[in-house]
Amino acid sequence: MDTPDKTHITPTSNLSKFEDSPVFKYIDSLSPIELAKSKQTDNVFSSLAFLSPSSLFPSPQISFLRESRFSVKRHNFLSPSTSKTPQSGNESNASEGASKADEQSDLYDEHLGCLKNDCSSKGTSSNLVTDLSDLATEFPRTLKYDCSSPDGNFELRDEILRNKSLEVAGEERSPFQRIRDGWEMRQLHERDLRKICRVKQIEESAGCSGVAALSGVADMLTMNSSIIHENTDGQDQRTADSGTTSFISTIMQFPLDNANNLRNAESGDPSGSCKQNESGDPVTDPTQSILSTCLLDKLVVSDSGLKKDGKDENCNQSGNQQVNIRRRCLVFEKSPGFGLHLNSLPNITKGQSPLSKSTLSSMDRGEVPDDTGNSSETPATFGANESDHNSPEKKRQKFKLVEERAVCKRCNCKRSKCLKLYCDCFAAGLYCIEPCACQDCFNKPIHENVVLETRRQIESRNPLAFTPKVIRSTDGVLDSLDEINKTPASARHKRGCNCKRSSCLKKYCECFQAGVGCSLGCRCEGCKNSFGWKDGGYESEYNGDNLEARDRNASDKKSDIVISKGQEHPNLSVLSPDISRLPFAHRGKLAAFFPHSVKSSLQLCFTQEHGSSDSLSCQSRLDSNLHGIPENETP
DNA sequence: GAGTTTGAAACT
DNA sequence: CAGTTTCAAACTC
Repeated sequence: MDTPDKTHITPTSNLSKFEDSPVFKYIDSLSPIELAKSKQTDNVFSSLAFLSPSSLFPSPQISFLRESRFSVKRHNFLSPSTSKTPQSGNESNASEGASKADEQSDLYDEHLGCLKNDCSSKGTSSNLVTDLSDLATEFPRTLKYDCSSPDGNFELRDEILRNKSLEVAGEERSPFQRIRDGWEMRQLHERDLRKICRVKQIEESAGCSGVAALSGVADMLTMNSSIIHENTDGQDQRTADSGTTSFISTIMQFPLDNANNLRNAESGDPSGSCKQNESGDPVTDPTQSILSTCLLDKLVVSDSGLKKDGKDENCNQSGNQQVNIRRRCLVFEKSPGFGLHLNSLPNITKGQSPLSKSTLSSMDRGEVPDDTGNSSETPATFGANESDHNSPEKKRQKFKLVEERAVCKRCNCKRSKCLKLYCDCFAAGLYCIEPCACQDCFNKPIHENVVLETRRQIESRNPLAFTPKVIRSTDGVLDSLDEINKTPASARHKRGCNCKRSSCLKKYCECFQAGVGCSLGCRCEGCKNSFGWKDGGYESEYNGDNLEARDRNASDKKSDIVISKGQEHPNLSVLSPDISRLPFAHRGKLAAFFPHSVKSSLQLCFTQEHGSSDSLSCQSRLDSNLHGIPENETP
């Protein structure tokens, strides 16, 4: 009789019990907003897993910008899907989560912007770094971890990532958690370094076929690069930045100054240097040196293996110079638009990516541009080319060598000690290497402190001194400039040129050299830049064949349309391109890919056809632009 | 290859 | 900020 109805009471009593229980209180304390935040943030992080591998070798500055931009864009892209998540059932929560994630992204951007501009030198870094929560400092770290293991090889790392994602979303991290994180990351650090050593062993046993090892090493590189940041967490971020700089630069410079050590290391116990690392001391400098020692071999060998595409016999026969150049180029090739100033990119011809077939094939042949610009061939490959002295092939090779020289910047500084922006290497954030013909060069790892200090000084004068001179719309930075210049140009020189006598038709002009048109920011006189003019409606974006056009312009500038700045520019927008006249297969690509480029060409042709009736050159320009469109890429 | 020209960077 | 100098690359012969 008095027996209570369990079907009614139990839930109530249980509920009552649960309500009283700490677990329920904890669950109850978790508001949907918090959940949404976590979810949102998680999405942001997971989205970052699709970061391009090109970020493996980032310029310490550009990469930060890129990553931050990327994260924001990715986040925005994914936001709608998140808001549609049925579990949340609360769009406001989701949007709030999105907004909070936006705030996080903004924080991150701000933080990275500070790093990039080396705020410490301006006395603002401490404030900003202090003000930023762990969210801001851990976000980039986690980002790097995430993108460094796209295949999810590092379970522990992923676990930490998940934890961090949740923690970043809304929780302050306790000191204990920080300690635990430090321990975990140290474990990861050691684990990755062991993996590096294993890669080395595998590579040594397999000769030069390091292709398979490349991805692993690439993972290691990014991972350890991020570890450098981890190790400097809470310290002056400048240290982290310079550490990364040092790390990357050491990779580039290593063969020059440590070639003997490298050989010794390769012939000796491969794990010897890495074992030092396993002491686990997360101090930055030892990590850098060890990582540099461990990773460089992998990078170079793997890179060689990649390029050789099975031609293992060339691997150990390449001269030291060749190895040096490869290492130097490696950074460029793996980091298009990152380590290399964008104003150097136009020097890569024919729509090639920096990791161009041409470059690689040329290197496959063992060709190495020497100091005089001529090519040298390694003994291993010389015979293969011996019969190829016919002029077309020779010309092609010579052309490719020019490309390589363009990609692998070398300087010839005599008085600046390569410590000023006059020096292309220094300006690009790179150490000088053997092919440089500089004198009294201080831009070497052995003078790292001098280099970094000089760099800091220059950045204190001009925070953007080391950013790419040419900004493309995809960088995002251009957006603000667009507002200033009121021009739809897709790429633009950061500051604009100041040409007086070259009419912006020679490489003296930075805009012309970069293959971009002059904009309102330019102060040039008598501008005849064939890539565009200040009114911005006429600019054609660079592609490989535009380089030829550019080179033609340099020698045959009179054949091009010449509209100087002072002249009234024809309103080309009226002359809308007749896309239907294009080959059908090209139309979609046209509009999608190089809308500006093709449009410009069409506009140019249109005016030319009406003006000078040079339809042949017009067609070639069109074809040039069309050839520049990757076949396998769709927007 | 030497000399000149050019414009960015650095300096005042 | 403007003018000058320095510098190294681009260019010419």
